[in-house]
Amino acid sequence: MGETGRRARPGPRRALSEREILDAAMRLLDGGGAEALSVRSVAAELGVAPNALYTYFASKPVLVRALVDDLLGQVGPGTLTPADDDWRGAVTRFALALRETLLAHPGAVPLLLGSGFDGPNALAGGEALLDLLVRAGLPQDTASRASYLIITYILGTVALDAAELPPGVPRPDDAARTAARRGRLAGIPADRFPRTAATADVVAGYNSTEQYLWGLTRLLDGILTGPPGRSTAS
Amino acid sequence: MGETGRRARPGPRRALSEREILDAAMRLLDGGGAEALSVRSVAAELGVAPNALYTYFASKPVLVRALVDDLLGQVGPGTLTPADDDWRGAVTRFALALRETLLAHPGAVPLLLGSGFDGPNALAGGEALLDLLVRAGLPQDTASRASYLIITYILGTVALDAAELPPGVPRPDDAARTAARRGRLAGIPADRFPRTAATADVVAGYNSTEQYLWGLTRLLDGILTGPPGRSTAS
DNA sequence: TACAAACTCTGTACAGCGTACAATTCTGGA
DNA sequence: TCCAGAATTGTACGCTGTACAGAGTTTGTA
Repeated sequence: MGETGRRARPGPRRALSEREILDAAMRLLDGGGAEALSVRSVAAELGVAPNALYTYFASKPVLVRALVDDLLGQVGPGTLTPADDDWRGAVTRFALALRETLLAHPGAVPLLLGSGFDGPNALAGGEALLDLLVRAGLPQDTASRASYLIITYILGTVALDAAELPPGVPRPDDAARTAARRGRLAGIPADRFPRTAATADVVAGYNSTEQYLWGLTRLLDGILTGPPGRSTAS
Repeated sequence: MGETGRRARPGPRRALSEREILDAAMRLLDGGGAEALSVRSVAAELGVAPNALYTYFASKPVLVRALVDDLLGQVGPGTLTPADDDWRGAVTRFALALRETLLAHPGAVPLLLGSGFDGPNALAGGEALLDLLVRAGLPQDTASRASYLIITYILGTVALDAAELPPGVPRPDDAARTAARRGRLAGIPADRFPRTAATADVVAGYNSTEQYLWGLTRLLDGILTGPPGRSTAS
């Protein structure tokens, strides 16, 4: 009955699975942020001794990497393979989906940035994005650079956004976020930061989906502006 | 002799200063990355009991915030106030200076992203960038959005870059970085990631200054492309 | 059917972490 | 001179990741 295909070795049956551990870890992460995720808390959540987890993951960093990559794998799989030729729409859908997935688990974002963006699912996402840009007609090298530019923008935005989301509570919607930020911005001294104070209404919306799309649009415009036949600019 | 202006209260003289503590902390950060920075290690570095530091900083997170903002304050102060009207050049200089400062202390980058981008020096930097864009002729709201877009790009790039820099050793130059990455990329399966494999030469240079400037150029192009008279695009 | 090898899990332990608390020492102002 | 207040230390608590030894369970093989 080798369910996984490779169960032909001695030893008692496993009481857990990687899946259960990752789910428990994500639950803790969502409930209390990155610092609520400890080997001991995960073990307690699963009713097991702390060191039992070392059967499944060699160390905490390894667990965290798996957790982060697992999360990246949850980005809608079909988001990047559109049938039509609306590549800007496809990139936009991908950017929205990736941001949404990450912001649904803000505690995972610092872990992602600390663990690196490698891992199979990260690679697969990069490949899919790159493939889309090439199929859109961009020269291969330009597409490669552009895909990194886009990833960079998404992760930078999400990082700044997640950094100010308190753990344990559901993310408020854009209007509430902006209103709260607007209130806080009322406290900044207009004599020392006149420009910032003058545009406080815009600054308050930095974390909104609308600003996110504004930036993405500028980005894609800029990518199209570049000399299409060359791989380097200026 | 009120040196700091506010020394008119009883108690023994302080054996340390915020400056010394921040310097020691940065030394440890540079030597061993974020996990080498502990209250106890900083105290040991200064030859003092761990809890002595609590006279100067209320908690470790407070210390880290101060450290990060102090680092941001080290970005060349004049970088953003050019006399000429070459605003793209000024933004580029700023982007290069900020990246250089952060990558000189890669261990600080995860701390920055975990602590948020507020703090006086972060605010001042944002104000200066915003001011530059407004003086460049961008409408106020567009300038505000653009400044966030630029910051987002810089921090995203730096985050991905710093995540793969090992702590304790000086950062190799671009050529060495790219060569090392190129070698590692040779190991990725071309059948599962054909596009990535095909552009491995470009991918290897993702962390280079050249790619950084390519992306920044696209970004600024895109900002200029947008409808200049309106504050929202779509 | 017995056994040895392989495997999973637990109990215990260690070094390190952030920091709270009480005691000690030092200082300037009244 | 004395006291109020500030700086520092020693001690301690609960937490962390994880190494190690042992016990229990399962398997293929003899």
